[in-house]
Amino acid sequence: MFSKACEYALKIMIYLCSIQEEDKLAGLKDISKAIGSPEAFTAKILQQLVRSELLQSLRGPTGGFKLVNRPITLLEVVIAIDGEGIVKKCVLGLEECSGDHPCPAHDKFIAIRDHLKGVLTTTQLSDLKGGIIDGNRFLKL
Amino acid sequence: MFSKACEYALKIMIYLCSIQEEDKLAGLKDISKAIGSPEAFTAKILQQLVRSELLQSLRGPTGGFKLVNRPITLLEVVIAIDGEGIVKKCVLGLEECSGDHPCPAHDKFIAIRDHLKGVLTTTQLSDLKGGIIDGNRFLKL
DNA sequence: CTTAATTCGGATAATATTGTCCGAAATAGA
DNA sequence: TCTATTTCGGACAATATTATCCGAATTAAG
Repeated sequence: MFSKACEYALKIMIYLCSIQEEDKLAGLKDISKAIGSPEAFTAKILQQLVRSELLQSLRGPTGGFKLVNRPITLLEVVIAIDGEGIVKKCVLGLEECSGDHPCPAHDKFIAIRDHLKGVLTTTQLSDLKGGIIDGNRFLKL
Repeated sequence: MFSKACEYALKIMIYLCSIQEEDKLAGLKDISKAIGSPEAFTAKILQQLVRSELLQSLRGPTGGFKLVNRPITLLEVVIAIDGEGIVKKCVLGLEECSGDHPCPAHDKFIAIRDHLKGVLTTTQLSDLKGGIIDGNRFLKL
């Protein structure tokens, strides 16, 4: 469904949201340990999220990453890493699959895609942090 | 969503269903032309579909491929090529993401996955052939 | 100012996916 | 039997994704 990079990105964002405090930064080591991801690869993804302006970063000792100060939806994270393909591209891979040039599966999958798109746009990171804080939802294993 | 190979596989199967006649075989060239896929790669996918017992093949001149003689669902095709990942694996990539060890997005995506699984299991190839025959649904471009 | 800790950026490696090539095996028809 | 056509199977190549490495830039603190 999502790329590995995107899975990590979602975990990163949910994790950072769950530990969010005023001006508190989390470092690469903490993050990759918390979500069980390879450190160097995680660093790359963190950079992408900073460039996409979903994260702020600070260098040097006491440096690290934190969420930008506004609500963030799952869709924003997914698009930042995987692009708009998951909510735009034809499931059968047709270049142009639309109302007047549809693939055979068009209608069936429009419904699924709308469902997915709905969940991704209406779910914010803050909607998911509770389970992490309470310890009954997990980001690794 | 699906791999490129799986997209081709679905097109192959829908195409073969749409031209289905008693004991009529379609050759590799016809198939790859009809769905706009690279010939050599398409041959590999056809082999997989034969091994998965979704297609029958015959060699030699007048040889080719045809559907096995029973209803086939989209899910069977997807699983033959991509495996069960799309309907089994956690969207965040957790090894074990279940009722007692759920990821933060578990519930939201269970619903989407059930929706997808429902469409894939209830839709048969024969349900999609009509549009191809009528010429108002397309398999390429 | 120096040091240590951290993110940043580029190069590189490892693996998976997609795609190609070619000879072998099978088979219908002359 | 011989030939042409086709699928089969393996090796190989190209590309994308995942992952690692390392030096440079930044910055807090002594």
